[in-house]
Amino acid sequence: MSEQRQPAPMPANDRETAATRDDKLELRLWLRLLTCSSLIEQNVRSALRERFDTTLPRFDLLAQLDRAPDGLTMSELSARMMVSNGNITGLTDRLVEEGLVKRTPSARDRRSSHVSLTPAGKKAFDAMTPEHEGWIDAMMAGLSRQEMQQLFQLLGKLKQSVHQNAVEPGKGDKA
Amino acid sequence: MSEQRQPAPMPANDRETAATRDDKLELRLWLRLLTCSSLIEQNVRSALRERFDTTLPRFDLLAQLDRAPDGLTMSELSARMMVSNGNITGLTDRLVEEGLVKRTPSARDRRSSHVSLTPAGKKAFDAMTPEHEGWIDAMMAGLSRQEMQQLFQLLGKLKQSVHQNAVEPGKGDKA
DNA sequence: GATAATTATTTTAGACTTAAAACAATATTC
DNA sequence: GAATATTGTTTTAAGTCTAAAATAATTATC
Repeated sequence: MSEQRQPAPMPANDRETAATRDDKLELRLWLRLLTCSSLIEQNVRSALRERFDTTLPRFDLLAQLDRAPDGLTMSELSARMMVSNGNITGLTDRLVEEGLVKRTPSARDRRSSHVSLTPAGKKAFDAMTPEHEGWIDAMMAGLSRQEMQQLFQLLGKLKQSVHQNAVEPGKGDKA
Repeated sequence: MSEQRQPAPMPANDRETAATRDDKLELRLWLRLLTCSSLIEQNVRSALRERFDTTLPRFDLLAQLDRAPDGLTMSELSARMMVSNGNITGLTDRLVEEGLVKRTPSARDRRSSHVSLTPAGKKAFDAMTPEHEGWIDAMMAGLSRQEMQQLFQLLGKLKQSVHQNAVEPGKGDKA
């Protein structure tokens, strides 16, 4: 067992490829999941830049608003996009500058405001949507319908498992 | 029929939950994948901070080096971690400051240097590894061995599909 | 061996991101 | 209704990240 070193003949050589020897299945699964997610994310990111000169977080925020015709509060945006609320503040500021979203002060709570698409924002988002969908479809084209459903279902289970078993910082106080 | 507003009875209310109506399977799959990935990532991130006062990118870089005893070049790190090379420069700088990694100028190529763990870096990483593994294991505890294998295999197929069908910016020049 | 092309890394400018603190308004409790 | 706690948002400081330009060294070509 002293010789026979392979000089990396694989096409990718990513995070995941480096592991896979004595690592546990759980870890390899996580690395592969992260690899897939990063791959897709980077593709969408660069396509958004090339085609529409915008960014993924901005697109993502527009997408959330498009699904919520009445608008969303900053906190709701934060929860759905799974980023900090401070982050949403900055993102929203930039999109307001671009004229794609607007803030409407809440009638019943003077602390909060509803963010919603402007007509220009709606128009911009509608222009991006079909292409975006096309990119996603293309990247998944190698999977059959059944495989997609199976993957969807297994990821649902994983999501549930993470919610149940995550360490939950600041909550795991063992008395 | 005027009141009766539900104050968000669902546990999550994330990016994915917002979709799921008339959206295509491909898109829903991508959103769920991203949700899973973000969930795990954020848990690992905050656990790393709480337990070891470090960050995920730093841990990730250390992990890459730990798997490569001879060290890696900046470019190799960039490829494996799937981030830009400029990013690696900054990350490495910080880890060098912390004394966890070192740069060794390459003998045969004066442009490049090999980055490797210092003894302190190795020690620090070894201290983190078992806990890190524990977090991952815990988050996946809801899946059976067989489900993990199935998920692993399907994600492999997805990865391949993305590589084959991604838009590949700057490469999709149709002649 | 000079020129050109490529490769490895760093620098730059700007955007994104977080955690934590600060602020402001609402809700709760006494 | 005053004190306290909670909630919604912004600010701050620092880190992460990208794309693109700049450097610098190597390789290819003539």
